[in-house]
Amino acid sequence: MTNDLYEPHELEPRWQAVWAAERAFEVPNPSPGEPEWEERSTYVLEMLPYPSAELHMGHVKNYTLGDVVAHFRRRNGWRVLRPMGYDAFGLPAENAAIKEGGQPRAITERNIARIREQMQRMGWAIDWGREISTHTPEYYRWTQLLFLKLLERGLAYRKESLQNWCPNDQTVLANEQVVDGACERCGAEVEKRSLEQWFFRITDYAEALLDEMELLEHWPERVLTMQRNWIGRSEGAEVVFRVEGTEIDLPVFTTRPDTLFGATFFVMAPEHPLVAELVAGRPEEEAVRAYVKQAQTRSSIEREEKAKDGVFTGQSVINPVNGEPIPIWIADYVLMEYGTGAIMAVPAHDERDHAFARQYGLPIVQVIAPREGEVDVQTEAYVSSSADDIMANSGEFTGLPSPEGKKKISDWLAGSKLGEAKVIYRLRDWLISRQRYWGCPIPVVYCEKCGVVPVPEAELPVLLPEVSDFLPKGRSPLAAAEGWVATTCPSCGGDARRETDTLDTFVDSSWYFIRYCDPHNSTAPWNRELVDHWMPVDQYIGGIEHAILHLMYARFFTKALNDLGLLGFREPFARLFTQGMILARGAKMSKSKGNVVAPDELITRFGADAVRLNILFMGPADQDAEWQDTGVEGTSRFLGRLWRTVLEAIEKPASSDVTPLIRKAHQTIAKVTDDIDRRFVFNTPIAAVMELVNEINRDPDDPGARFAAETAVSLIQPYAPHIAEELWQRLGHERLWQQTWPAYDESMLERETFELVVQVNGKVRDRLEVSVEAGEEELVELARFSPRVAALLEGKELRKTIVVPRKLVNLVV
RNA sequence: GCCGAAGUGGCGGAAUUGGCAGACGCGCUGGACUCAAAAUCCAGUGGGCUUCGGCCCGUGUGGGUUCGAUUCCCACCUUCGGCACCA
Repeated sequence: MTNDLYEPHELEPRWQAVWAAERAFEVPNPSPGEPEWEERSTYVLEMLPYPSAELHMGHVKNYTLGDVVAHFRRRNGWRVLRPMGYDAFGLPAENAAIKEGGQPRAITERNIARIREQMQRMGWAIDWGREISTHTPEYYRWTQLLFLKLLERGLAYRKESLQNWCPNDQTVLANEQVVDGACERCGAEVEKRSLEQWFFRITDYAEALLDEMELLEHWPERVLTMQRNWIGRSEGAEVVFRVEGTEIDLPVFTTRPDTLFGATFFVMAPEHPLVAELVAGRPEEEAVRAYVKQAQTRSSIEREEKAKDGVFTGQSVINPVNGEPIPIWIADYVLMEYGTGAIMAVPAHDERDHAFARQYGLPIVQVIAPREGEVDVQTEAYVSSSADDIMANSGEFTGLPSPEGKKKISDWLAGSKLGEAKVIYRLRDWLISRQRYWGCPIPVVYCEKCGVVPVPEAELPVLLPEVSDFLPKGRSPLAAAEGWVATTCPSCGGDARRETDTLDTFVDSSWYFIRYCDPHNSTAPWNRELVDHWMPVDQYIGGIEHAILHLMYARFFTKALNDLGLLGFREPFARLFTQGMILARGAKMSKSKGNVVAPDELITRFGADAVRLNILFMGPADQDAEWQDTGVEGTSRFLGRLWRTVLEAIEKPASSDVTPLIRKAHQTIAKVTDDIDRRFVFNTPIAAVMELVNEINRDPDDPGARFAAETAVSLIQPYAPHIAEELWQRLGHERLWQQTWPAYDESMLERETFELVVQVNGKVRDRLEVSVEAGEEELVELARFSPRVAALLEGKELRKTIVVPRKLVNLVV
């Protein structure tokens, strides 16, 4: 403590050791009745990291943001829960094991040790007593239990269907993990395969996921919009068409029941299960089979890029509104995955149907017309859905405004039992099984006699066995662990085989935030009373890339667990802040692009405080920011200046005078507090403290210098806790992280004089130092007769005067 | 195509409720200290004109509202993000 140079490498580890020894940021769980139970408590959480080999800049930004919020709240009197853990199952560790040899477990645990050390080097104020990792049996035991609870409730189920298959990773993917027809993880083009898989019935919660967004007042609108788009609620009607001369009913979904009279043909997806039956034994059978076969070879991207094509089945359906037969076609522009896999085609009012009708010379009948003007539906579909549209050629409904027609036709269909109003969603059930090794085993067995049997709770966890070959072969590597797979049926005791697929890692991370509240519970996933005490998370912080995936799954889980009576709340994250990405050369940092900036090297060069300060000083935290190598140098230089300024100020006596520096210090407290607390912005507080430090240096002899220096140290602490702690101690105080956040004196924000801006015709012409006591008339007089303004006004007539108290006077001539 | 966000100096950005555009930082220029360099400190730094008093222009483009617009309204351009053969 004799060193007068700012040496982060010496002081940062020293303070980190103090925090660890004093368990400074650990918050024990209170029990009901204890005084702590009644204290204000808050839960600040950032998305947990996947333990890759190195911490990256995104982590630095994420966890520094959380750190500022946590420190700020702690110093404002809250008990702050701020845990950390690892999303440790997943493909990268498994792929590394394949490439380099070794076990995914060993690789993961090595990475965790490394990343934990790096987090500690950053000085983040984390409750390390609550650390969890999703790959440990102590954790995944409960993941398995929750799976069983959902299974029991009917929210987990198995079905065979056409699924997304990544040929590279050799596993199925959830809909959410397919981006532009490619695997989100590796970029390989996704294939469709019909497979029997496990699902969570997230579609049961589609309506709740939309409606309960109301509880999410502090979520970015952008994220809510993305989730809304993803859920894709559509209101319309289901209409049943009967195949002429048969008993076969084909329901379709339409958002435009008002166009029903304009349906001139009918289209089924090639994958529709009734296609074969419809054409069996007919002359068209062979052509239809050929078309269906060809469609199967085309990827969804190819399907979309080619011109629309299809094939006639020779069969017709009856349009229920007018009894007219219309031909059934098979075409791959109709998707089996959406709606019923069949559509009524209204070429006059749908671009796709129009294109198809033109291609095959099918009739186009206009049934919707604009209130004014003419449209020619033969050349172009009229797809407006305006309230001003009128129905035409629609029997008894002709002449009705289109919105009214929608309702009337829906009612008529319902009355005639030919259909009903219906809401459908784009959202699919969440496919949760994966044909890979490094994940949580699904706790069920298959028995010849009893079928699918859940593993009894008492036998959990189903441990993930050690295997030696992780190479994906289209089935889980677990299938090769014969001794593990072979088991007995919990129900009948006979021979049975274990499920060999593992759970999607998004299942692991859909409940980790709950476990943090009670991380060492060995008899239950959590104690509900404790969870309800801490949760929901008051402030969640993470990357926008999880806007749909993790954030929607976690919302679903919370609602389902609430319905199971395991939780007392419906939404996991009350407030959400999505940080922008750190870019380098305009792109996301990645090894393949070779533009990665390693935080570790920067800490070595400049210290953690400078890195922390820089990442938040770069710009608004919710926006993407381009990495600048000179940035850390700048914040490091500032810390050096702060260091010298404070050491100089220590020599000075405290003063009770109200000086310009004292005022400036109070103004800075007000600014920083408002920015962090109300505005939730993190770059401008740093600028404000820099200004304060500059101000001290401008007039080091001001008797307020010591107070101003102490204030600067105290305000910068959430950002740069090590240097702040060191300087605070040198200023003769103890334990800044426990000190109450500084308060400002309202009266100090006021000044005796202010700079009056004098405008003539809206242009600034003069600035005058004026007493705040001056009345409006006095201000106008002062403005008019200031020499510069008087010259401009000379010979002109003053037409109007605008006075903004304590700001400006505008003279209009 | 639909929905959303954003365009401000050489660069990152600030301006919170319609009231001084460019805080703070980077970079650059000049100076001090030094044998020299680094570090540090001081001064300057939107553009144009200037008789050195100032003047004019300036927040993507064009209009509008207003005494006054980076801020509000309309149209357009550009960039980014989401969704998209979704019936």
